[in-house]
Amino acid sequence: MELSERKKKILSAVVEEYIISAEPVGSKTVLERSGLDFSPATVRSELAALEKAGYLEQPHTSAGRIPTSKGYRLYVNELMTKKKLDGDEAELITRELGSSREPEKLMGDAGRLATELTSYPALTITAPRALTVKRFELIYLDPNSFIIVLLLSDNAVKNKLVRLPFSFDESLLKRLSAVFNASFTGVAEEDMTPLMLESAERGANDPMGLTGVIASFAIESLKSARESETVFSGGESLLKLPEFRDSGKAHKLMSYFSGEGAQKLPVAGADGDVRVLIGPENIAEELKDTSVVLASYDAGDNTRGLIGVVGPTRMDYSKVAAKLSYIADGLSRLLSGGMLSPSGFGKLMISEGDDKREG
Amino acid sequence: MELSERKKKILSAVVEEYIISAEPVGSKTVLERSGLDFSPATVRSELAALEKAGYLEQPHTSAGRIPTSKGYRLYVNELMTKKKLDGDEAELITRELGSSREPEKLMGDAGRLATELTSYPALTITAPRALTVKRFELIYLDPNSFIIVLLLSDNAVKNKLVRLPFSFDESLLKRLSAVFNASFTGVAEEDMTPLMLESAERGANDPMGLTGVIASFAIESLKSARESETVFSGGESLLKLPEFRDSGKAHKLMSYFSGEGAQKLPVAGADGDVRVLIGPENIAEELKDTSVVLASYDAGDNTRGLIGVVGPTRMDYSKVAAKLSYIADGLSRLLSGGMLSPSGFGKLMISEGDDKREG
DNA sequence: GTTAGCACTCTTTTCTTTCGAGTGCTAATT
DNA sequence: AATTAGCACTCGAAAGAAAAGAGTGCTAAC
Repeated sequence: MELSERKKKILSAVVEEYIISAEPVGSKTVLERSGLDFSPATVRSELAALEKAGYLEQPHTSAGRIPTSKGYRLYVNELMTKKKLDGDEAELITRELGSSREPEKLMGDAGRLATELTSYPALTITAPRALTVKRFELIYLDPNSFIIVLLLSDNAVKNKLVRLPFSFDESLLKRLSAVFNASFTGVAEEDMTPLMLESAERGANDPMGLTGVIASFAIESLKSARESETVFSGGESLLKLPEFRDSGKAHKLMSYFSGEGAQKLPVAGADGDVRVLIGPENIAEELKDTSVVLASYDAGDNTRGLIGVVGPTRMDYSKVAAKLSYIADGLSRLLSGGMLSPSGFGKLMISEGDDKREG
Repeated sequence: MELSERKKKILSAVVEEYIISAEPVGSKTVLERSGLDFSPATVRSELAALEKAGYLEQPHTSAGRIPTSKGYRLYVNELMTKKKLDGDEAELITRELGSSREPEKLMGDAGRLATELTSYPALTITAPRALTVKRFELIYLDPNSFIIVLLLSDNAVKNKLVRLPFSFDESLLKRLSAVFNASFTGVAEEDMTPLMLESAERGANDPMGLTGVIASFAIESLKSARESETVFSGGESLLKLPEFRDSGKAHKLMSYFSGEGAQKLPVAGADGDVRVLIGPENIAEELKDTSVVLASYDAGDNTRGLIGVVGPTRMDYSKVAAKLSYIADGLSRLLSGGMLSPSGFGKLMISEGDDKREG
């Protein structure tokens, strides 16, 4: 059943007012906010109708109305005017993301940025990937140590310094590196162990068992890429919100997301678009009066990750969605080839040596 | 003025009881806990004396006593019996630290471990280090890309994949790597820029300006090692404590440590020993009814870092100190050469670098 | 030096009362 | 038929009053 135009206006007014005030909204307030020109009594009968239809509820008989999750859902899907990001913020996002220098910390930094902009805790989920090693390189340092460098299929580089209690010479490393590049490249993690054993069996001219060391490192690297990793940050921002005044709730929520809870969020979803999970639509009991707004980004290599924020159902979905969407776009650009900011390498080769900008 | 034996026992009883209950302690409770065989009236006069001497205070006239920070200080320095870590926990610490595979994440993992064991938020501060590059290695991938691998003086390995919009050949990389290993090793970060400019001026046979790319990466790596980094985690565990029931306090504390506050802690200190900062001894206003217990660890290369927890002044200092001290020892062993855990190929591993990914 | 006894203080808890925001209904108005 | 004014009613929140309780400090006796 389609709601009348007036009901929609009233519902919007209730939602928007409640988002700001966190207090039940009464008929008078609706009139002020909506600009409609009727009497409170009229609005009251409309409110009663909206309540019967399941969009609003009353905490108790003599209070105003608050939106139900059905109400929020309608608001988010149809009523809300999508806000545009203002230029300052867009610029801030671009700048901050671009200045995150270490890829390991990029997701964490993006999360902190999301917290800063929305005042809600942020959550990032990196997509698991089945990678392979594209190239093995062994760097000889001295008779007891060498560095393993792996170039993975997503162009990440992993390395490890190995020091041994016995000595070897450079030619052994050369030989091994040839073997690895010939037989272990493009091999999936689960096929690597048998391959390694087989190779050891053949007695591949490796008296000290370096094959095992190198293969183990490769396996470990591929394995950790295969696990999706979540980062939760900014939990303290919840404490400012009235619905988390009683610290028990905040604690539950933070523990949930600091722990394994984040893994349970539905990772699949409309590519590129922002998804909003409202209250009971969420999976976990801990989240029943909490909403999650998630934006997905392209992590390159045909995988997608998620970045989102967690907050009370009463969230400014419109603003939050705009911000997250912009951050996710930035991440996509950074991770899937293009460069976000001119301070990265793309320009570096032209205006090279500009270390001032990077400081 | 030295306190009588009986006064010391009473003070200990008050502190220990208050640590558990978080409620002002009265004369009757002191008797129960201390096992002393006097009447409440006797204890009362002793309590009054301890209050006059500044070790205790009364929240209001008809309440029990709580320790002042002077009281805690005396307790921590002289009265407290140092607890030993029980075997299970020692083993847990050893195992957990040993299984932290990525060095970048070691400090964060150690912090989370501290939180888990103490139920207080943890704080790690890595010592800033003035490093140099020990070895440059350039790995040729294809005509447009190569990997820079740096071995730093603390044996950390850094790398970055560089992709260029024009092509070059392997011999150029060989030449450059020889130049860098000859002139840029052992050079401090601040001397590197002039050196690089000078080298560019000499026109060191580098038509595409790769020198700048490589040197910039080295500078950036050295610079980030020079900054001390802090990680704060486990803030949510504060919320269980009665003194942080009102969420404003918890919020202040968390914000302080999540932000720049941690930097202000006194990093210098008795090597290897555990330091306890009690309430007003702390620097910041935010910390005035908070204590910080800090253990320092040997980060190798003649630098020391800190790991600690933050909690209410009413903390079980003895247990907390034992745990932190053990964790710090573990970190020292891991970071300064020796290996903590014999698991897998761990024994062979000295240091493992992070991966850099080109955007 | 120690203790029993007791009046006193101040917080905490509980119960009442008051206040007010907001409702739902009915009857009048347009 | 939709809108509105009017009004009694509900129920939480705030304010006030009373009672309970924990613990003290003091005094006088042991």
